[in-house]
Amino acid sequence: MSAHSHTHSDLTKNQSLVMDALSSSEGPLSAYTILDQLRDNGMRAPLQVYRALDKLVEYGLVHRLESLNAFVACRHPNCDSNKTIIFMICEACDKVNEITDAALAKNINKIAASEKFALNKSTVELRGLCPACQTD
Amino acid sequence: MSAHSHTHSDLTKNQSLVMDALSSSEGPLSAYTILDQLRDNGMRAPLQVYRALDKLVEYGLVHRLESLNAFVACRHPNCDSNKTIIFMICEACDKVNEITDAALAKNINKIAASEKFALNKSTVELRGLCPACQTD
DNA sequence: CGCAATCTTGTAATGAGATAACATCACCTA
DNA sequence: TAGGTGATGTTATCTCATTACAAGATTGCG
Repeated sequence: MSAHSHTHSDLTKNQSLVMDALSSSEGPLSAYTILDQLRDNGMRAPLQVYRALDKLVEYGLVHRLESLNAFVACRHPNCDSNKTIIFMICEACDKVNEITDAALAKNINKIAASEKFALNKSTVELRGLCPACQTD
Repeated sequence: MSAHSHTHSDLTKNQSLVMDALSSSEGPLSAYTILDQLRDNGMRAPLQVYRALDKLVEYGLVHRLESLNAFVACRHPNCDSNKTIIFMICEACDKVNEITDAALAKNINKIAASEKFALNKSTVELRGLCPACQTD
């Protein structure tokens, strides 16, 4: 099943609220930031947000950034959550660029295979400065 | 300066305690687990552990695993903390294998360059099953 | 229909990870 | 010996995440 087979209409109310919050954000948001933004929409407890996030991540609509303890809406055109995704996180403006790279994915699979490691999930997060923030 | 230019004798008391705890552990430890293990040695507050960990990471003796919020002693023979390190984390036994791969490092640098991203630090963490745990 | 099974939701409380702020101590050096 | 620097100790607080339990909603089937 493709990750994006879930359309917006499939989502529950809370899932839609969280999805919208992430989609309209410039950068990653923490669960508690999302909660604060959605207080007026009936969100009251962290767990409501975390439950929605869990599902959205499962559907491949949202990614979790391990190094930030935060979440971003998937912006990759043909995102397949099974692929290795590379996140480039700007340490100045906090924006995140999300890309895939066939060579790198292949490389990671090769490394795992050579170590006889049964790969389940890859996390690749790069920290640095995005083009816009290097001009300072 | 090479990451491992800091020998054990350079370390302060707290740093040594934390280093020993990590070195003698089979897998990664959280800061609070380390704290609990060292209560009898005078460690009383999280900050004492975090301060030691900060220095040990800075010296390249310890790595932080972003996806686990935990820390491991560096076991790579000629570890240079500037290199891209690949962590393979077993989801069954929690042991961590730490390797470097020149091709992958090159690949990541190439990707960053092609996106005009000024790379500062790379996090590559693979989740799955180690060889020993696949026999189940 | 009516009831049970199951899934989603709401709420409160708590666990786990990390840091801020401030006081103190040890050591080096001019 | 006075003063600077870095390491320590302590308390409180902040952020991130989950457990436990109650209450609705929905589906399936007699």
